[in-house]
Amino acid sequence: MTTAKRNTWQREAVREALGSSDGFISAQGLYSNLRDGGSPIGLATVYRALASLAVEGEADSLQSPEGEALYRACSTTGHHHHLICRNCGLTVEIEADAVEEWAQQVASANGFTEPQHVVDVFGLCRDCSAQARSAQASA
Amino acid sequence: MTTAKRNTWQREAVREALGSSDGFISAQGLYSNLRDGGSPIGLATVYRALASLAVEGEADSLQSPEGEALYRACSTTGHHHHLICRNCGLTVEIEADAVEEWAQQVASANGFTEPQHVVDVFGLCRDCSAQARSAQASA
DNA sequence: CTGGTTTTGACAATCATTATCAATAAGGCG
DNA sequence: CGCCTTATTGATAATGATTGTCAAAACCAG
Repeated sequence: MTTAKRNTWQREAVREALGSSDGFISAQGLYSNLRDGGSPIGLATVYRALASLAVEGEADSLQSPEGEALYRACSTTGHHHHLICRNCGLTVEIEADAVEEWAQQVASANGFTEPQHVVDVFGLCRDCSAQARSAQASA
Repeated sequence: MTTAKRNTWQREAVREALGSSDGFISAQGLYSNLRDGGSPIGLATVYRALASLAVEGEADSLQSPEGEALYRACSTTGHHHHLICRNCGLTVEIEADAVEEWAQQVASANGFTEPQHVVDVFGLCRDCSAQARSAQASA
């Protein structure tokens, strides 16, 4: 009963597809991508692979404001955060050491353990900001 | 055509139920609470009222790690963050001025506008930490 | 009260995700 | 090399939250 994790091309395919996508992507989106690429992979398998990668620490997962789970390849064992354009999906990795400490501090000050802080900033990137402004001007 | 927002007992009921619940609560949970309290309110109406309150700034909304939308009565003007026990739901409001500034700073440094930072810390409160420890010890 | 409009509410539709379960394929062992 | 055990896959059903639909009811003004 030694965990016995088998090596399948499907898992590799998901890992690779995740790695070659730029920002965060939903499981559904990744599934579509894989299908486009010719892999006859199953949807359920994509979900399982993503969950597995997330547990193993090879992928980052977060909830979009719309309630979808988004995933991203995350090579670093380190813990970092993101600045995500809520219009075009552009993602920038940001440093958050100060916030890290703050979260730890606040958590333990209240007796909490295992703080999993959700520190992601959604906004509009420069281009989308401009678009939004002109759209509003004409409205 | 002045917005014409009507005053219905249903909206009040949702507002009140939200106010009297301790921490964050899901729309479904709030619906159950209201039904228990005797209000024959409809589920769709609860969703609409919550969305409306969130837009008006009277309610805070966030995504739980499980992907549900959680709501909470929130003082209209202030913007604050939360420390939430992911086991028992205990919620503590936390000050985050430093993080506020940091988010603004990071966002504008990257050309982003309208930063909606998601800064919530999920953890295990003291009681649940103890429980988890003993559970693991016996496992 | 009456009219015009908004809002409600029951239910269907949608969407993402998870469970089911037989068939497949991986990996070890003889 | 081929077999056997068992993890894994994948099509589909099930689930669960949320949103859309639309006729009926409620609200406000005149």
